[in-house]
Amino acid sequence: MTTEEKIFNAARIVFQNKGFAGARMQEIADEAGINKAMLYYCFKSKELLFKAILRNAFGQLAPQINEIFNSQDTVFDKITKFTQRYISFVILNPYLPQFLIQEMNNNPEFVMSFMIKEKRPNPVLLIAQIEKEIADGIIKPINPKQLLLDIFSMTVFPFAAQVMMKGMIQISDAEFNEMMEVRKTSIAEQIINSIKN
Amino acid sequence: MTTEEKIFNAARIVFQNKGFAGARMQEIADEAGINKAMLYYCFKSKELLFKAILRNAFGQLAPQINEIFNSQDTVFDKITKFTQRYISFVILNPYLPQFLIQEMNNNPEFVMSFMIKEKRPNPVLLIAQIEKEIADGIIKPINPKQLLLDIFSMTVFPFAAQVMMKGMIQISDAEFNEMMEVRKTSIAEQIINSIKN
DNA sequence: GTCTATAGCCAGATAGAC
DNA sequence: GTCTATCTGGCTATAGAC
Repeated sequence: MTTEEKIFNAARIVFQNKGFAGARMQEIADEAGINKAMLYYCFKSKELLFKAILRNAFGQLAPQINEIFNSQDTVFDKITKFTQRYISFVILNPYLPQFLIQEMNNNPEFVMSFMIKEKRPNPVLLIAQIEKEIADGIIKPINPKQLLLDIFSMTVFPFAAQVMMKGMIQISDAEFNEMMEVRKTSIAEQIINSIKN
Repeated sequence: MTTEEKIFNAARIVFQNKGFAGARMQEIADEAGINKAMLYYCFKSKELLFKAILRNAFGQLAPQINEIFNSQDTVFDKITKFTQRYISFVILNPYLPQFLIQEMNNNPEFVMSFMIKEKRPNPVLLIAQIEKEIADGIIKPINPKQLLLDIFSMTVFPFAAQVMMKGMIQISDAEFNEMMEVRKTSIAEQIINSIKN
Protein backbone atom coordinates (compact mmCIF):
# COMPACT_ATOMS: atom_id res chain seq x y z
CA MET A 1 0.00 0.00 0.00
CA THR A 2 1.45 3.36 -1.00
CA THR A 3 1.69 6.21 1.46
CA GLU A 4 -0.97 8.06 -0.45
CA GLU A 5 -3.34 5.12 -0.09
CA LYS A 6 -2.60 4.81 3.62
CA ILE A 7 -3.44 8.49 4.06
CA PHE A 8 -6.55 8.21 1.94
CA ASN A 9 -7.93 5.27 3.89
CA ALA A 10 -7.15 6.90 7.20
CA ALA A 11 -8.76 10.14 6.05
CA ARG A 12 -11.90 8.32 4.96
CA ILE A 13 -12.28 6.74 8.38
CA VAL A 14 -11.71 9.97 10.31
CA PHE A 15 -13.80 12.21 8.02
CA GLN A 16 -16.66 9.74 8.01
CA ASN A 17 -16.63 9.50 11.81
CA LYS A 18 -16.08 13.14 12.71
CA GLY A 19 -17.13 15.11 9.65
CA PHE A 20 -14.99 17.78 8.01
CA ALA A 21 -15.17 20.28 10.86
CA GLY A 22 -14.57 17.68 13.58
CA ALA A 23 -11.72 15.87 11.84
CA ARG A 24 -8.12 16.66 12.86
CA MET A 25 -5.19 16.30 10.51
CA GLN A 26 -3.15 14.90 13.41
CA GLU A 27 -5.72 12.15 13.94
CA ILE A 28 -5.60 11.24 10.26
CA ALA A 29 -1.81 11.09 10.41
CA ASP A 30 -1.92 8.85 13.51
CA GLU A 31 -4.52 6.61 11.89
CA ALA A 32 -2.33 6.32 8.79
CA GLY A 33 0.74 5.68 10.92
CA ILE A 34 2.74 8.44 9.28
CA ASN A 35 3.76 12.00 9.99
CA LYS A 36 1.39 14.94 9.70
CA ALA A 37 3.64 16.75 7.25
CA MET A 38 3.14 13.93 4.76
CA LEU A 39 -0.55 14.74 4.58
CA TYR A 40 0.29 18.18 3.27
CA TYR A 41 3.00 16.84 1.02
CA CYS A 42 0.58 14.41 -0.63
CA PHE A 43 -2.71 16.33 -0.56
CA LYS A 44 -1.72 20.00 -0.15
CA SER A 45 -4.46 20.93 2.37
CA LYS A 46 -7.23 19.58 4.56
CA GLU A 47 -9.85 20.82 2.11
CA LEU A 48 -8.22 19.11 -0.87
CA LEU A 49 -7.88 15.86 1.06
CA PHE A 50 -11.53 16.14 1.98
CA LYS A 51 -12.52 16.77 -1.62
CA ALA A 52 -10.65 13.64 -2.66
CA ILE A 53 -12.65 11.61 -0.13
CA LEU A 54 -15.90 13.22 -1.20
CA ARG A 55 -15.21 12.65 -4.88
CA ASN A 56 -14.45 9.02 -4.19
CA ALA A 57 -17.64 8.62 -2.15
CA PHE A 58 -19.86 10.06 -4.89
CA GLY A 59 -17.88 8.21 -7.51
CA GLN A 60 -18.62 4.89 -5.90
CA LEU A 61 -22.31 5.51 -5.32
CA ALA A 62 -23.62 7.64 -8.14
CA PRO A 63 -22.73 5.46 -11.16
CA GLN A 64 -24.34 2.37 -9.64
CA ILE A 65 -27.54 4.24 -8.93
CA ASN A 66 -27.54 5.94 -12.32
CA GLU A 67 -27.04 2.64 -14.09
CA ILE A 68 -30.08 1.13 -12.41
CA PHE A 69 -32.23 4.24 -12.72
CA ASN A 70 -31.52 4.66 -16.41
CA SER A 71 -31.70 1.03 -17.52
CA GLN A 72 -34.46 -0.56 -19.61
CA ASP A 73 -35.94 -2.46 -16.66
CA THR A 74 -39.47 -2.13 -15.36
CA VAL A 75 -40.01 0.01 -12.27
CA PHE A 76 -40.47 -3.08 -10.12
CA ASP A 77 -37.17 -4.52 -11.33
CA LYS A 78 -35.42 -1.23 -10.71
CA ILE A 79 -36.70 -1.13 -7.15
CA THR A 80 -35.58 -4.70 -6.56
CA LYS A 81 -32.12 -4.14 -8.00
CA PHE A 82 -31.59 -0.80 -6.33
CA THR A 83 -32.34 -1.96 -2.79
CA GLN A 84 -30.36 -5.15 -3.28
CA ARG A 85 -27.25 -3.50 -4.68
CA TYR A 86 -27.32 -0.40 -2.53
CA ILE A 87 -27.48 -2.38 0.69
CA SER A 88 -24.81 -4.82 -0.51
CA PHE A 89 -22.49 -1.91 -1.22
CA VAL A 90 -23.25 0.09 1.89
CA ILE A 91 -22.78 -2.87 4.23
CA LEU A 92 -19.13 -2.58 3.19
CA ASN A 93 -19.14 1.22 3.72
CA PRO A 94 -21.62 1.64 6.55
CA TYR A 95 -20.75 5.22 7.45
CA LEU A 96 -20.86 6.59 3.93
CA PRO A 97 -24.55 7.59 3.83
CA GLN A 98 -24.49 9.54 7.07
CA PHE A 99 -21.23 11.18 6.00
CA LEU A 100 -22.73 12.46 2.75
CA ILE A 101 -25.96 13.58 4.39
CA GLN A 102 -24.07 15.36 7.15
CA GLU A 103 -21.71 17.27 4.87
CA MET A 104 -24.66 18.13 2.64
CA ASN A 105 -26.36 19.68 5.65
CA ASN A 106 -23.36 21.46 7.07
CA ASN A 107 -22.16 22.88 3.80
CA PRO A 108 -24.82 22.67 1.09
CA GLU A 109 -23.22 24.95 -1.51
CA PHE A 110 -19.88 23.23 -1.27
CA VAL A 111 -21.21 19.70 -1.65
CA MET A 112 -23.82 20.75 -4.21
CA SER A 113 -21.27 22.31 -6.55
CA PHE A 114 -19.52 19.02 -6.19
CA MET A 115 -22.51 16.84 -7.03
CA ILE A 116 -23.06 18.84 -10.17
CA LYS A 117 -19.54 18.23 -11.47
CA GLU A 118 -19.71 14.53 -10.68
CA LYS A 119 -22.78 13.23 -12.40
CA ARG A 120 -25.33 12.98 -9.68
CA PRO A 121 -28.22 10.54 -9.83
CA ASN A 122 -30.94 12.13 -11.89
CA PRO A 123 -34.33 10.57 -11.30
CA VAL A 124 -36.24 12.57 -13.94
CA LEU A 125 -36.42 9.62 -16.32
CA LEU A 126 -37.44 7.27 -13.55
CA ILE A 127 -40.22 9.61 -12.49
CA ALA A 128 -41.50 9.73 -16.07
CA GLN A 129 -41.38 5.95 -16.23
CA ILE A 130 -43.34 5.65 -12.99
CA GLU A 131 -45.99 8.00 -14.38
CA LYS A 132 -46.21 5.92 -17.53
CA GLU A 133 -46.66 2.68 -15.61
CA ILE A 134 -49.35 4.36 -13.56
CA ALA A 135 -51.11 5.41 -16.77
CA ASP A 136 -50.74 1.84 -18.03
CA GLY A 137 -52.43 0.54 -14.90
CA ILE A 138 -49.39 -1.39 -13.69
CA ILE A 139 -48.85 0.84 -10.67
CA LYS A 140 -51.51 2.38 -8.46
CA PRO A 141 -51.98 6.15 -8.78
CA ILE A 142 -49.37 7.46 -6.34
CA ASN A 143 -47.02 10.43 -6.25
CA PRO A 144 -43.77 9.26 -7.89
CA LYS A 145 -41.67 11.47 -5.65
CA GLN A 146 -43.26 9.97 -2.56
CA LEU A 147 -42.39 6.55 -3.92
CA LEU A 148 -38.75 7.54 -4.41
CA LEU A 149 -38.70 8.98 -0.91
CA ASP A 150 -40.08 5.70 0.45
CA ILE A 151 -37.44 3.68 -1.35
CA PHE A 152 -34.58 5.85 -0.15
CA SER A 153 -36.00 6.05 3.36
CA MET A 154 -36.31 2.31 3.82
CA THR A 155 -32.92 1.63 2.24
CA VAL A 156 -30.69 4.43 3.47
CA PHE A 157 -32.06 5.39 6.87
CA PRO A 158 -30.98 2.30 8.83
CA PHE A 159 -27.39 3.05 7.83
CA ALA A 160 -27.58 6.80 8.21
CA ALA A 161 -29.01 6.53 11.72
CA GLN A 162 -27.43 3.25 12.71
CA VAL A 163 -25.71 4.55 15.84
CA MET A 164 -28.97 5.98 17.14
CA MET A 165 -31.03 2.97 16.09
CA LYS A 166 -28.59 0.47 17.57
CA GLY A 167 -28.88 2.39 20.82
CA MET A 168 -32.64 2.80 20.73
CA ILE A 169 -33.88 -0.59 19.56
CA GLN A 170 -30.86 -2.26 21.14
CA ILE A 171 -29.43 -4.10 18.18
CA SER A 172 -25.91 -5.56 18.24
CA ASP A 173 -23.59 -5.12 15.28
CA ALA A 174 -24.13 -8.73 14.27
CA GLU A 175 -27.90 -8.46 14.52
CA PHE A 176 -27.82 -5.23 12.56
CA ASN A 177 -25.98 -6.92 9.69
CA GLU A 178 -28.41 -9.84 9.72
CA MET A 179 -31.31 -7.41 9.55
CA MET A 180 -29.74 -5.59 6.62
CA GLU A 181 -29.27 -8.90 4.80
CA VAL A 182 -32.99 -9.50 5.15
CA ARG A 183 -33.78 -5.99 3.97
CA LYS A 184 -31.91 -6.60 0.71
CA THR A 185 -35.05 -8.36 -0.50
CA SER A 186 -37.80 -7.51 1.98
CA ILE A 187 -37.91 -3.77 1.25
CA ALA A 188 -38.56 -4.23 -2.45
CA GLU A 189 -41.24 -6.87 -1.81
CA GLN A 190 -43.01 -4.63 0.67
CA ILE A 191 -42.93 -1.52 -1.50
CA ILE A 192 -43.91 -3.29 -4.71
CA ASN A 193 -46.76 -4.99 -2.90
CA SER A 194 -48.08 -1.68 -1.70
CA ILE A 195 -48.08 -0.01 -5.13
CA LYS A 196 -48.89 -2.77 -7.61
CA ASN A 197 -52.34 -2.81 -9.12
CA MET B 1 -37.33 37.88 24.97
CA THR B 2 -34.55 37.67 27.52
CA THR B 3 -30.91 37.66 26.46
CA GLU B 4 -30.61 34.05 27.52
CA GLU B 5 -33.50 33.10 25.22
CA LYS B 6 -32.00 35.06 22.35
CA ILE B 7 -28.74 33.19 22.78
CA PHE B 8 -30.50 29.88 23.14
CA ASN B 9 -32.48 30.30 19.93
CA ALA B 10 -29.46 31.50 18.02
CA ALA B 11 -27.40 28.59 19.33
CA ARG B 12 -30.05 26.10 18.28
CA ILE B 13 -30.01 27.42 14.73
CA VAL B 14 -26.23 27.43 14.42
CA PHE B 15 -25.65 24.09 16.14
CA GLN B 16 -28.35 22.40 14.10
CA ASN B 17 -26.91 23.75 10.85
CA LYS B 18 -23.22 23.29 11.52
CA GLY B 19 -23.01 20.67 14.26
CA PHE B 20 -20.97 21.11 17.44
CA ALA B 21 -17.57 21.02 15.77
CA GLY B 22 -18.55 23.34 12.92
CA ALA B 23 -20.38 25.91 15.03
CA ARG B 24 -18.58 29.12 16.00
CA MET B 25 -19.37 31.07 19.15
CA GLN B 26 -18.96 34.29 17.16
CA GLU B 27 -21.61 33.15 14.70
CA ILE B 28 -24.00 32.37 17.53
CA ALA B 29 -23.37 35.81 19.03
CA ASP B 30 -24.00 37.48 15.68
CA GLU B 31 -27.15 35.45 15.14
CA ALA B 32 -28.37 36.47 18.60
CA GLY B 33 -27.43 40.10 17.96
CA ILE B 34 -25.33 40.36 21.11
CA ASN B 35 -21.70 40.23 22.12
CA LYS B 36 -19.68 37.04 22.28
CA ALA B 37 -18.74 37.63 25.90
CA MET B 38 -22.40 37.35 26.84
CA LEU B 39 -22.46 33.75 25.66
CA TYR B 40 -19.84 32.90 28.25
CA TYR B 41 -21.52 35.00 30.88
CA CYS B 42 -24.81 33.15 30.39
CA PHE B 43 -23.70 29.62 29.51
CA LYS B 44 -20.09 29.40 30.78
CA SER B 45 -18.69 27.46 27.76
CA LYS B 46 -19.44 26.18 24.28
CA GLU B 47 -19.92 22.68 25.62
CA LEU B 48 -22.42 23.72 28.26
CA LEU B 49 -24.37 25.77 25.74
CA PHE B 50 -24.40 22.76 23.47
CA LYS B 51 -25.60 20.51 26.27
CA ALA B 52 -28.47 22.88 26.94
CA ILE B 53 -29.52 22.64 23.29
CA LEU B 54 -29.17 18.86 23.29
CA ARG B 55 -31.15 18.48 26.50
CA ASN B 56 -33.90 20.63 25.08
CA ALA B 57 -33.97 18.62 21.85
CA PHE B 58 -34.30 15.29 23.64
CA GLY B 59 -36.69 16.81 26.10
CA GLN B 60 -39.06 17.81 23.34
CA LEU B 61 -38.93 14.54 21.42
CA ALA B 62 -38.54 11.72 23.92
CA PRO B 63 -41.62 12.28 26.12
CA GLN B 64 -43.96 12.43 23.13
CA ILE B 65 -42.59 9.20 21.73
CA ASN B 66 -42.60 7.50 25.12
CA GLU B 67 -46.19 8.51 25.75
CA ILE B 68 -47.33 6.90 22.51
CA PHE B 69 -45.13 3.82 22.84
CA ASN B 70 -46.25 3.09 26.39
CA SER B 71 -49.97 3.82 26.04
CA GLN B 72 -52.79 1.26 26.06
CA ASP B 73 -53.44 1.60 22.33
CA THR B 74 -53.23 -1.18 19.78
CA VAL B 75 -50.09 -1.40 17.66
CA PHE B 76 -51.94 -0.02 14.65
CA ASP B 77 -53.14 2.99 16.64
CA LYS B 78 -49.64 3.57 17.96
CA ILE B 79 -48.22 3.57 14.44
CA THR B 80 -50.90 6.00 13.29
CA LYS B 81 -50.41 8.36 16.21
CA PHE B 82 -46.62 8.23 16.13
CA THR B 83 -46.23 9.11 12.46
CA GLN B 84 -48.89 11.81 12.68
CA ARG B 85 -47.47 13.51 15.78
CA TYR B 86 -43.83 13.07 14.96
CA ILE B 87 -44.17 14.67 11.54
CA SER B 88 -46.35 17.48 12.93
CA PHE B 89 -43.69 18.27 15.50
CA VAL B 90 -40.71 17.93 13.21
CA ILE B 91 -42.20 20.13 10.50
CA LEU B 92 -41.73 22.90 13.07
CA ASN B 93 -38.17 21.75 13.86
CA PRO B 94 -37.02 20.37 10.54
CA TYR B 95 -33.30 20.18 11.33
CA LEU B 96 -33.66 18.45 14.68
CA PRO B 97 -33.51 14.82 13.46
CA GLN B 98 -30.35 15.26 11.40
CA PHE B 99 -28.80 17.21 14.27
CA LEU B 100 -29.36 14.39 16.75
CA ILE B 101 -28.25 11.69 14.32
CA GLN B 102 -25.14 13.64 13.40
CA GLU B 103 -24.01 14.32 16.97
CA MET B 104 -24.78 10.71 17.82
CA ASN B 105 -22.40 9.64 15.07
CA ASN B 106 -19.66 12.14 15.77
CA ASN B 107 -19.63 11.64 19.51
CA PRO B 108 -21.50 8.49 20.52
CA GLU B 109 -20.34 8.25 24.14
CA PHE B 110 -21.15 11.87 24.86
CA VAL B 111 -24.66 11.78 23.44
CA MET B 112 -25.36 8.29 24.78
CA SER B 113 -24.50 9.23 28.36
CA PHE B 114 -26.92 12.03 27.78
CA MET B 115 -29.76 9.89 26.45
CA ILE B 116 -29.48 7.69 29.51
CA LYS B 117 -29.90 10.57 31.93
CA GLU B 118 -32.84 11.96 29.99
CA LYS B 119 -35.32 9.14 29.66
CA ARG B 120 -34.79 7.85 26.17
CA PRO B 121 -37.58 6.10 24.26
CA ASN B 122 -37.59 2.47 25.31
CA PRO B 123 -39.35 0.23 22.79
CA VAL B 124 -39.09 -3.01 24.81
CA LEU B 125 -42.75 -2.92 25.77
CA LEU B 126 -43.79 -2.08 22.23
CA ILE B 127 -41.79 -5.00 20.87
CA ALA B 128 -43.49 -7.33 23.35
CA GLN B 129 -46.86 -5.97 22.30
CA ILE B 130 -46.05 -6.54 18.62
CA GLU B 131 -45.09 -10.13 19.39
CA LYS B 132 -48.35 -10.63 21.26
CA GLU B 133 -50.44 -9.27 18.39
CA ILE B 134 -48.54 -11.56 16.03
CA ALA B 135 -49.35 -14.51 18.28
CA ASP B 136 -52.98 -13.35 18.34
CA GLY B 137 -53.08 -13.37 14.55
CA ILE B 138 -53.68 -9.62 14.25
CA ILE B 139 -50.29 -8.94 12.68
CA LYS B 140 -48.43 -11.09 10.17
CA PRO B 141 -45.35 -12.91 11.46
CA ILE B 142 -42.66 -10.27 11.00
CA ASN B 143 -39.56 -9.21 12.93
CA PRO B 144 -40.72 -6.48 15.35
CA LYS B 145 -37.40 -4.68 15.14
CA GLN B 146 -37.65 -4.54 11.35
CA LEU B 147 -41.10 -3.03 11.75
CA LEU B 148 -39.77 -0.34 14.09
CA LEU B 149 -36.95 0.35 11.65
CA ASP B 150 -39.50 0.70 8.83
CA ILE B 151 -41.58 3.15 10.85
CA PHE B 152 -38.62 5.31 11.81
CA SER B 153 -37.16 5.14 8.32
CA MET B 154 -40.31 6.32 6.57
CA THR B 155 -40.97 9.01 9.17
CA VAL B 156 -37.55 10.40 10.03
CA PHE B 157 -35.47 9.97 6.88
CA PRO B 158 -37.13 12.63 4.71
CA PHE B 159 -36.25 15.20 7.38
CA ALA B 160 -32.82 13.86 8.20
CA ALA B 161 -31.77 13.83 4.54
CA GLN B 162 -33.92 16.71 3.34
CA VAL B 163 -31.10 18.79 1.90
CA MET B 164 -29.87 15.84 -0.15
CA MET B 165 -33.37 14.74 -1.15
CA LYS B 166 -34.45 18.22 -2.14
CA GLY B 167 -31.38 18.35 -4.35
CA MET B 168 -31.76 14.89 -5.80
CA ILE B 169 -35.47 14.60 -6.44
CA GLN B 170 -35.70 18.34 -7.01
CA ILE B 171 -38.35 19.27 -4.50
CA SER B 172 -38.96 22.88 -3.48
CA ASP B 173 -39.46 23.81 0.16
CA ALA B 174 -43.19 24.26 -0.42
CA GLU B 175 -43.54 20.94 -2.20
CA PHE B 176 -41.53 19.25 0.53
CA ASN B 177 -43.93 20.51 3.18
CA GLU B 178 -46.94 19.40 1.14
CA MET B 179 -45.42 15.96 0.80
CA MET B 180 -44.81 15.74 4.53
CA GLU B 181 -48.43 16.71 5.19
CA VAL B 182 -49.49 13.76 3.06
CA ARG B 183 -47.06 11.46 4.86
CA LYS B 184 -48.69 12.24 8.20
CA THR B 185 -51.35 9.70 7.26
CA SER B 186 -50.00 7.81 4.24
CA ILE B 187 -47.07 6.17 6.03
CA ALA B 188 -49.22 4.55 8.69
CA GLU B 189 -51.75 3.33 6.11
CA GLN B 190 -49.03 1.81 3.99
CA ILE B 191 -47.22 0.09 6.85
CA ILE B 192 -50.37 -1.20 8.53
CA ASN B 193 -51.59 -2.54 5.19
CA SER B 194 -48.39 -4.46 4.70
CA ILE B 195 -48.43 -6.16 8.12
CA LYS B 196 -52.12 -6.72 8.92
CA ASN B 197 -53.45 -10.24 8.64
C1' DG C 1 9.76 10.95 0.45
C1' DT C 2 9.85 11.38 5.24
C1' DC C 3 10.78 13.54 9.24
C1' DT C 4 11.30 17.64 13.25
C1' DA C 5 10.44 22.04 14.46
C1' DT C 6 7.94 26.03 14.14
C1' DA C 7 5.25 29.79 12.05
C1' DG C 8 0.77 31.92 12.02
C1' DC C 9 -3.87 32.13 12.62
C1' DC C 10 -8.22 31.23 14.44
C1' DA C 11 -11.52 30.41 17.93
C1' DG C 12 -12.66 29.51 22.86
C1' DA C 13 -12.33 31.80 26.96
C1' DT C 14 -11.39 35.71 30.36
C1' DA C 15 -10.23 40.43 32.43
C1' DG C 16 -11.93 44.49 33.42
C1' DA C 17 -14.34 49.02 32.31
C1' DC C 18 -18.94 50.85 32.50
C1' DG D 1 -25.75 42.77 32.41
C1' DT D 2 -23.26 44.27 28.53
C1' DC D 3 -19.45 45.71 26.27
C1' DT D 4 -14.07 46.08 24.34
C1' DA D 5 -9.80 44.25 24.45
C1' DT D 6 -6.87 40.55 25.07
C1' DC D 7 -4.95 36.06 26.38
C1' DT D 8 -4.10 31.27 25.31
C1' DG D 9 -4.26 26.86 23.25
C1' DG D 10 -4.78 24.21 19.45
C1' DC D 11 -4.87 23.37 14.69
C1' DT D 12 -3.61 24.18 9.77
C1' DA D 13 0.18 24.76 7.23
C1' DT D 14 5.17 25.37 6.00
C1' DA D 15 10.37 25.57 6.32
C1' DG D 16 14.12 23.00 6.14
C1' DA D 17 17.21 18.98 7.48
C1' DC D 18 18.12 14.36 5.89
